[in-house]
Amino acid sequence: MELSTRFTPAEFEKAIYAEWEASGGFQPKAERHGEKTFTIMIPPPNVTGVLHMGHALNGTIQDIVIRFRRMQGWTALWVPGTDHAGIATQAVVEKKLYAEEKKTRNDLGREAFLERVWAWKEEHGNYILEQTRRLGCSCDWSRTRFTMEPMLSRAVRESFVRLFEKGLIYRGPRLVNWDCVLETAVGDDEIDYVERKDKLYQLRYPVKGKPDTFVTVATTRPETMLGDTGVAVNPKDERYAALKGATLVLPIVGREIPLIEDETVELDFGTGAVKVTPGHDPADYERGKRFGLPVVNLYDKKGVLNEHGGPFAGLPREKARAAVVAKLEELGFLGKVEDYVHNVAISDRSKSVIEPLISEQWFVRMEPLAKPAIAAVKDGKLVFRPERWTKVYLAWLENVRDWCISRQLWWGHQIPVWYDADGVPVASRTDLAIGDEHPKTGKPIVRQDPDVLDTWASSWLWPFATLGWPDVSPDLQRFYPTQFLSTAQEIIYLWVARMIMAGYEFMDHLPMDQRCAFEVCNVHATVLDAKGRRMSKSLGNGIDPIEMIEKYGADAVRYSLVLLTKEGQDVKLSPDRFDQGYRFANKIWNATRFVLLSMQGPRTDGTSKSAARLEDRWILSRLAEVREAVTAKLEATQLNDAASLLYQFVWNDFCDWYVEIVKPRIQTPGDPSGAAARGTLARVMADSLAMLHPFTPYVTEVLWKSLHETLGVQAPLLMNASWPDGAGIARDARAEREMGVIQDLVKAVRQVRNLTTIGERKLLVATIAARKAEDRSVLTEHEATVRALAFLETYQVHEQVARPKGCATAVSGGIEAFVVLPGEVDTAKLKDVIARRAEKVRAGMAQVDAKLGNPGFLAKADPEVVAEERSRRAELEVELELLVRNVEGL
RNA sequence: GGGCGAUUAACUCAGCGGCUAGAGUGCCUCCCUUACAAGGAGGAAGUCGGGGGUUCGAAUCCCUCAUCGCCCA
Repeated sequence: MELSTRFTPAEFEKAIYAEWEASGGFQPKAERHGEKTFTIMIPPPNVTGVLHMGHALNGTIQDIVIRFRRMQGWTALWVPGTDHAGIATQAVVEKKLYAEEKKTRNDLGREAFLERVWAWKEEHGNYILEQTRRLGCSCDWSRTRFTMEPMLSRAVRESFVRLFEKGLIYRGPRLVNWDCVLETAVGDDEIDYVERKDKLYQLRYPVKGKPDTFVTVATTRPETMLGDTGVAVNPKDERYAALKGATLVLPIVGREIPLIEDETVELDFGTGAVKVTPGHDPADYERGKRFGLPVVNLYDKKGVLNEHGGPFAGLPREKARAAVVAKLEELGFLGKVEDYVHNVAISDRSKSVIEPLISEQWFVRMEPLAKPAIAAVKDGKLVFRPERWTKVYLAWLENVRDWCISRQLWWGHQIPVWYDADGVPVASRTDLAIGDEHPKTGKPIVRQDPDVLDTWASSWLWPFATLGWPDVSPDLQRFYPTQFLSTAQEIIYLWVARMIMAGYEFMDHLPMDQRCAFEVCNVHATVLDAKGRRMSKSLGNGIDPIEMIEKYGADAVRYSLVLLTKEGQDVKLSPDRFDQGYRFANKIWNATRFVLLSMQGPRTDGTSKSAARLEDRWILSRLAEVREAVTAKLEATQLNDAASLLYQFVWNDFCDWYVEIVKPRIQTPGDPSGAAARGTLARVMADSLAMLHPFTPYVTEVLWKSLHETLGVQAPLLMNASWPDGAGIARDARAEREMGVIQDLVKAVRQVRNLTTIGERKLLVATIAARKAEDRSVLTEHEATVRALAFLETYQVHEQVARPKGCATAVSGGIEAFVVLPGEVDTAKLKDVIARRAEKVRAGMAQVDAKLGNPGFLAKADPEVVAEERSRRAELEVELELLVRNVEGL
């Protein structure tokens, strides 16, 4: 295949993806026993979702890990899917229904409405998975799951019934965040806090039996006074010392309420007295519980005042405030009214103000479930990366609160509880019908609980429900427990901890110590915008990964993200940061082009044994080193380090040095070392492409194919190829040292050319003085290489030589190269740079001297370190001497 | 309010006890040399946030202050 001169991702990404899928490489077979498995479960995104940078980063991380393991020969499975996102999805469909038909879900009825939701899901629900493909993710699409599909619904039902029968599920009152528009409780994660300018109202409550005595409280929600059942002050508050044990009379309502003493009341906030409204404020609910205050519920499900609203009953909450304030003012109970800025809780979905409201909900008792999840971390069955997240996980589990699992929605798993006429509940694995016999009481069933379960109550089963549980299916046996889970920090509690609990609770076909849902939980970086703010819809500061993929290619997006994010360290991103990945992809592209164009002629097998020249041994040694390091980094999921190592190797070692050195050998017909050069080029390129494949799968796949076509070798898709095993290549310390000498000298000569007005390629004559015998033999032995790289016509090597006149000097370590200057050139800059360098070396020497002159250092430091410092001192001394004498000479 | 993280070159970040503190971008100089000008060669640029301490030795460990940010309540 002809390659264009530039990396053009749009031309091949789709075709490559299709080839991968067709190859079946994404789909491991459960029957292949006897091999190690590596399983990753994708954190199921919301079906209504679109891919954002956090997904792109996390998808990249998971894909790198799974591709690496697949190449290493593991049976690698990555299960994709989505969750049904109860409230989000229902809200989307309700909004659409209203916009298009001016109907509410109640106009349609439950069944018809759910048909609409399913229709919407079928049409739009796969969007984010399609986007995930474009990123190049190698998920097993044949195993794509959805939390509402029958298989997973069955798992949800089974888990509920089991917990119900164990007595871990109960029904009880609870103050929930109520959305009066959607008429449902919403989770904490479904609320936004918005700063608002409001009023702070002071209300004066008369003290019973003490005419003209009042206690003044302040509130931003005066209408809730109708539900007050107490007023609290701090026991240390002198202002209220005289009123201990007093009873207050609630204005308008006339209810008598106690003045309670509570240490948690802040002394310096407002008047020091706070109204207590247990029915409508979370803090007051807790306070009310501690002091046994009654709970008054003021609102119905739509936020309209009920009978407890007294004269205001029937008024919607938005109007109640003004009415109550007016009445209080009329009666003389209104104090100061001030402007006040505070945070108001807004429902993410309906944008209406959240109303804390008491309602009957279903709960799971978490304490017994938390115990094994805590032990998992302590026993090392579960490891967090970075490790610090362990603390966050444990802190939540150790203070875990019961989980409210009911939602007053239609879209979701309806709670599998049925009641008889007496209201006796029963949970059932199979649907019961109205009129069926109640399994416990024998009376007829009259209704099913209308609520649905929290979406997390299905996603916490994700690691095994996706594999067929409650059946102990071949997939479940083969792929559970999983090895790696990568996710965002904010769902460590909501999801990660609950999955671990679920694994221990439900995987009872396995011994306890084999139930932990995954071995490693990788908490990835948070992607921030260029200013360091979280990317969010409301700020509109997100960067669309698909847009970036279209502009730079998926490989560039992936590689850039990995280069930018050190494990778990938040990353500030702007669109131009994807340049780096693009440039690198372009570099690999062109490096491969060069290799392809160089393959005419004989070729060795590219091993260290068949190496012909120093540079061959050197690059293969570097390859061996990098292969070992990259493998180790990937095994430790230190992706950023692995990507950086490959970047440096490919760009600096291979392209900048090896390729340049080897050009004459390839381009000179009949060069006896040409075969080794070609063999080495092919070998290094192939291994590099293979190691880069997990990071940049598309471009490496394309290049791999071209390379093998050109080599006339049958090769599998790179995706299904083996991870380089390092066969036939060896570390070679001598080659690395010798190349180092050559590189340093060449760089020094280039510096001279650049700092004077000598042209870059003008052939020069040089005299070289090298103090060390081994350096001299390198420079003699590899004269051709040095001459080619440094564009020297000829040179002679001596141990020491008097400074010739009319020369510029390059100094590198203990080596001087005297370059004969062609006529008049300006050596001022060169002199400057050498002088500056001399200063640096002098400073370095001062540091070394300080150490060596310190008795403590000599006595206490590692003898190896002392020896190193001594030899360094000797080398610096020589270099300084050369630098100084050449500054003077210029 | 609780927890966590960050502070290193103009910008974005590596380095986390011992080489003259690195990379990418940007900047300056030179070069369209048949893999790549989205490239190559070279250069300039840093009292490693402030202050204390531990240590023979601190960008790196500890304490403290400051600033910014994230998560949770």
